[in-house]
Amino acid sequence: MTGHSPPDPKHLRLKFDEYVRRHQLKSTHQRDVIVDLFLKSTGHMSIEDLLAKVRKKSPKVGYATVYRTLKLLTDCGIAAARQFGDGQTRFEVMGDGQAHHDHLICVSCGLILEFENDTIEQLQDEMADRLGGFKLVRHKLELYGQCPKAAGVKNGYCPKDESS
Amino acid sequence: MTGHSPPDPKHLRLKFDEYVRRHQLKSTHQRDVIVDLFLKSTGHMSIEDLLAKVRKKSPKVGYATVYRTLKLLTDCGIAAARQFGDGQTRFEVMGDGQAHHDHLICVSCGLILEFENDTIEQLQDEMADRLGGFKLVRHKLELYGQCPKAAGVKNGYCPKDESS
DNA sequence: GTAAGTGCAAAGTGTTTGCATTTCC
DNA sequence: GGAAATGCAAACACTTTGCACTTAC
Repeated sequence: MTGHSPPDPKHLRLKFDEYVRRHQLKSTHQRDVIVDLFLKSTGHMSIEDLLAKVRKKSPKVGYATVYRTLKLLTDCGIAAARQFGDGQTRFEVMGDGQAHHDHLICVSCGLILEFENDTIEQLQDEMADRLGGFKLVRHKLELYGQCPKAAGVKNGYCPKDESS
Repeated sequence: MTGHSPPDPKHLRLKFDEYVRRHQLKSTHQRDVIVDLFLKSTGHMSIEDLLAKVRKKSPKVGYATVYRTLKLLTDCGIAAARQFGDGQTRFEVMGDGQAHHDHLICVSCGLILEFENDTIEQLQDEMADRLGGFKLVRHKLELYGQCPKAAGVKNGYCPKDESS
């Protein structure tokens, strides 16, 4: 009920290459860097995050190129744009058979977790039907909470502590 | 489990007046018009919607005043800002004892319905706990669907048809 | 009279676009 | 060589802010 298999960067990279070929687009150094860094990431990167990483390898890349490349990735189903209310769009890596999932965001450390819950989805469909026979086409569920440490649990775990 | 009592414009108006008095703000014609039109609305208005209505009564009012007045209303708990992904912030009227609620948005007619579902809320808490002992502080659930008419149901109902 | 509010225009965001120049095939 | 991509700056849409002028108390 929770979690899903992580996307495979190599396979997605091939998918992108094929998309580029099929649409007669060109393979450029900038795109290579952007796509690889994006696929290597844990997802949920903002344009700014990504551009910062990109510029470490290729300093002259501009915002527009990153926006355009993410658009491309979104068009071919490798990336998905998300809004978590902090003003900027974040992009997540979409694995191939990746089912719909929702998000849990820690309000203190900023960590974003993904989850699936079939029971909730089912209740949503029922709810929509009960509200007047509506048929759902999509939904957005975001949980904002505190990780145990932030919530004040003694010796509480904070995922952020590990990454440093 | 669904629906809630509608907010009472008169009472909220008094609440606003009191807020203004307590904070030693001033009562102005512009604010009167904006607040009354907002409270009279069904909520979920964008600044632009509201300004358009306001200008019918008081043509010289500017965007800034509407933004500032909505900020005021938000500060005193009468309005709440919402983002439904169409780029602009919408404000909803918050009745006094108004419980948290979620939204169902019709992707074809734009109607926004509100609902509550305790079972879903409960499952969310469980989910957060299971994901690593997170404590939820808030959440956002938006259902996007089609009203029966849009979904192609014969003689299907579309709430928008009534308002014209 | 003075602090608060208004309207306007300017400045800020995050994002997109137009265009001359560069790059890939 | 020519289409496609890049980088820059300008344009965008929405929102906020600075400031001279007006208004409420």
